[in-house]
Amino acid sequence: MARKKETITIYDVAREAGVSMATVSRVVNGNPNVKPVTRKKVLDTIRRMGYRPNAVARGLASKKTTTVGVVIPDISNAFFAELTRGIEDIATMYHYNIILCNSDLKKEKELQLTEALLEKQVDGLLFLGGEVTEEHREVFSGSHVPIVLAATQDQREERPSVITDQVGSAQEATEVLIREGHERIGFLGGPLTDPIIGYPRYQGYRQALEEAGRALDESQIRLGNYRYDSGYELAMELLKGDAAPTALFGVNDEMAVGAIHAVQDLGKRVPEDVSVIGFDNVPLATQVRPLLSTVAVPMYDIGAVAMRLLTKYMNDETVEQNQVVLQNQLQLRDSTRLQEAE
Amino acid sequence: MARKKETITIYDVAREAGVSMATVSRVVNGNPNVKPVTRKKVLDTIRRMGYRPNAVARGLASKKTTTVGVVIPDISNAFFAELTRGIEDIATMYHYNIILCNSDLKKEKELQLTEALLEKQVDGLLFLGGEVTEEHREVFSGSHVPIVLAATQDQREERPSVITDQVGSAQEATEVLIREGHERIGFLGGPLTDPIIGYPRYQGYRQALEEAGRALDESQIRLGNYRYDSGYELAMELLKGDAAPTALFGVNDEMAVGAIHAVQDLGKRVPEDVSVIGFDNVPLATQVRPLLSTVAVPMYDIGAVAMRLLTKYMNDETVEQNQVVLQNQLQLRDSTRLQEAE
DNA sequence: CTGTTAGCGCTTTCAC
DNA sequence: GTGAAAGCGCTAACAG
Repeated sequence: MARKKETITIYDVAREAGVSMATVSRVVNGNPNVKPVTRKKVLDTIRRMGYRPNAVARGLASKKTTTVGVVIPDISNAFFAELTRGIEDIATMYHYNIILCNSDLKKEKELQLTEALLEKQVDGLLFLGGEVTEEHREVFSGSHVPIVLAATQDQREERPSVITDQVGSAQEATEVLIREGHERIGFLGGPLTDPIIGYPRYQGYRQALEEAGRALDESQIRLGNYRYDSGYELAMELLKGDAAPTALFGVNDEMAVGAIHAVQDLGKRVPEDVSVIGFDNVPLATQVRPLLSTVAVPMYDIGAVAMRLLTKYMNDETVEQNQVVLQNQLQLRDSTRLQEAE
Repeated sequence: MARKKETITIYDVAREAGVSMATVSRVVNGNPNVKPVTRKKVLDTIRRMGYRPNAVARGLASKKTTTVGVVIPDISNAFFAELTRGIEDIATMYHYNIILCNSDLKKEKELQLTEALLEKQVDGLLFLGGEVTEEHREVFSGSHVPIVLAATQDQREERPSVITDQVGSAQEATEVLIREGHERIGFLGGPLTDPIIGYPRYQGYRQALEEAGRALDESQIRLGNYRYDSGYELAMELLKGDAAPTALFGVNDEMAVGAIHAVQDLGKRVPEDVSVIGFDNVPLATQVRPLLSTVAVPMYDIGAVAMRLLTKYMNDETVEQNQVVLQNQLQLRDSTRLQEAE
């Protein structure tokens, strides 16, 4: 049985087994250059002594920690939780562990966390969700470990990243509403200062109207914080106004579902009276009545692909494509009248 | 500016600043025994050279990694995501980072992950959600780092843990339904072999009926997998049966909301025709119509308190109470007719 | 196939 | 207040 008092080291095992440290190290690391008999002997004493290799020492000596850092806005957000699952699954597959840090999208926190992660000698870093500023670039470039961006990108395009086409998908979503023939299409958005979600999705909405030859009606636009309550209240405002919209585009599902309930609480029906479409396709989208039409974002895949990409960099594999764009998929369900995409 | 080619070490800084490694180490660690002038000089060259302390080397020398391991069933599950947020916030507050691992509640994975985390020399470990078996105890005891359980406990009660009273709360929830005067109260549960959620919540249901002098009607019991779809389908089954229940207790909110929709899809109303109560109080509970009555579990707090408890152990503080029980709170909303607790 | 020997970069006595 | 030196536990040449 394992004694716990003083930690037992590779040296102890070597002595006990009557071999050198190097040999023990070899069997621990699966190096084939060890005679089977020796290997067995070592393995036995390892088990007998309850030896547990010290990964920190190993990390110092080998300059590899088999750990990657993940900077994420907020793990309690369904979108990022799912994305993180994708990251972790692939990380596990390649025998990496992940150090998870919530940034709340605060620049200072992002920088400080990145710095801390780099100090911990992570073999790679996944940076999610925030805007990449000049300061970020500085911190990033102060390190030689590979860094890949997920669900965000450097506007100056010099970092590997995996993203989806937000503008295009937001435009498609809006087009569905336009094709349904609505006069007034309300927009429930996020801060326009948010270059990752808020702005691009707004841009898609605008572009759709524009291409349809419609004027942008400022009074149909409401900006919130991506949360259910915000969607509910903003939709209420719009719906109670003089020129109530008959269709609503929520830039994420939470806001869209809030909008559905606002419509319903006003005694109207979705989609008969008001059509609603969302974005993301989080579980909530199919846990509401009517089922929410939305843009399905491959959250899990974004995480998985980003992590996979990172492993390639960490292994110095050649990567053919460092900026991968995953496809979103329009998912028309019951909160819109149109049931099929063009 | 920081050059990135060869890593710059504490030794380089010392040489450049014309002091010894020890001094640099002191200023980096905020040791007060350094003359202000010297400190400034060192700080300057650190900044100038772009020196970044190597936490791995530090960890090896000091035997502290300021990192804690977290073994969790599934981060993409809203319950655990929120709990993890509590953990991470407190960890950050105490300057720890967390290594996050998903176990999917698989014993083998739990053991293997715990082992890996221990090898990485985490200063402490948070173990969430799974059953603690003899094998777990063995792995746990093979280490001297503090381990605290969150949202689970060792039946043999020898580990620090933070939990809530599941049986009692499940009983309370069921009692609400009983007080509403329902003849048949359906139960939508999880596997009874799950000692953490499935069984205790079932036990609470049973106990409530028992204390009310009611016989347990097996035909009103359906076991699923905690998911929305499972709740929906199982409720459908029950509702379409000969002896359709007029009240449903879902052991978690997802199942309960699934049940609400089953009722609605059958053309009936909640709570007029069928009352529904859930458990957990995840965001979904307030993102559905009618608002779901449920048992509010302090998810964030469970994580936060567990992490706080762990820090105490890591700092060798004396802890007065190592088994903390947090309170759940009955949250009656619109899916039940009763609007106030006893 | 196996052992020897340097470090990896930092903390930590122990002197001065 | 500061420096010298001995490790922390392991990997990685390099011999043999």
